[in-house]
Amino acid sequence: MEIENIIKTQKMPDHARTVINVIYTAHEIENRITDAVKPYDISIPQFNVLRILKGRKGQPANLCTIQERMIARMSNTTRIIDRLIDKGLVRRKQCPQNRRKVEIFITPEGLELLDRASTAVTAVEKEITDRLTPREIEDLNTALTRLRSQKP
Amino acid sequence: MEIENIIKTQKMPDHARTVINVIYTAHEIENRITDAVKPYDISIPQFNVLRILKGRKGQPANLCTIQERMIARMSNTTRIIDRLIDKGLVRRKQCPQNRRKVEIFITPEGLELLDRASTAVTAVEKEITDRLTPREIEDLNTALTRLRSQKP
DNA sequence: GTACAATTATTGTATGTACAAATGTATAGA
DNA sequence: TCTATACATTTGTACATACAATAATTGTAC
Repeated sequence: MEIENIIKTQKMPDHARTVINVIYTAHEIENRITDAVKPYDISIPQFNVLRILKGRKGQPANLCTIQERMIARMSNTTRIIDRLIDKGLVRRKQCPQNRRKVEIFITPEGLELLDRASTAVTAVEKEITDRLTPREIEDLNTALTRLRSQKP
Repeated sequence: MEIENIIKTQKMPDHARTVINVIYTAHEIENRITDAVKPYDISIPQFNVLRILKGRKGQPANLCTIQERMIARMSNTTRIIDRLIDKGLVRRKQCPQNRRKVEIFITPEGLELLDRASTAVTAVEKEITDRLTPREIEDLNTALTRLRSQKP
């Protein structure tokens, strides 16, 4: 459905319509992913942290390492980790080389839950992107990257 | 910059890359808009509520009317309105025909602030969308609308 | 007309986000 | 060594979001 009909507004100029379309679509997709991970009792940021930790393949990660890999810049990684610790999905340890840092590890339970949740998320991603041809997908990614590019 | 480089991950399959690209780009744009309205001491949802009320051209709006026009479905319009009332940008009145409902009005101060904030937001929207040609804008909007379309 | 269901808004609780301040640790320079 | 500065994380506060529960009012079936 056209974005104007969804938010019940009149025809908008291109700049407004496009920006609102990107934002609205992203929220819709996030809602779908939230639903997909809900059975595993985690939120999207918690899921992303687990995914980042898995990507480290056994190596621990500091808070700042996690932060710079997050999809949505979060202003408080500490509290996201707190909740993962409460659930036993992650462990925290002071870094011995540099005691300002903390090392975050994913636990076997965390890895196991992540695998199951990832399957659900991938299914959502595929269902959404399968609505476009590979060529359209490519053009969409290019356009989004251009939208983000620095002002000349 | 490519999305993989931004979140420092390896090459991702198309479905993941595209979904993350949409979400990441939307967050970036929202951050820009947040900055644009910050001088006026309002948040994006507050700005959206004001814009919806202005669109009613003097007619009041109920909470549910506002809710169905919001870009990001909000689970609590009541508290957004509370903050606008605190700032004197909006007034609340019980609807006489149906006392379950409340009527929300924008005040002259609200209209005035909205006009100034809108100018800043429009500037951001234009700066972002000017990076694409009209044809690319059109294709982007089409692609986003298709991403949201119901499963066949 | 009363009982029950539906509608509309508010409130409560948990989580997430933005930003600023505080804490603890490390490092560089006098 | 002492001190200033930078770094890494934590804590506090305000606001937003998700979801469930509640309250008040209205609509409907009998």
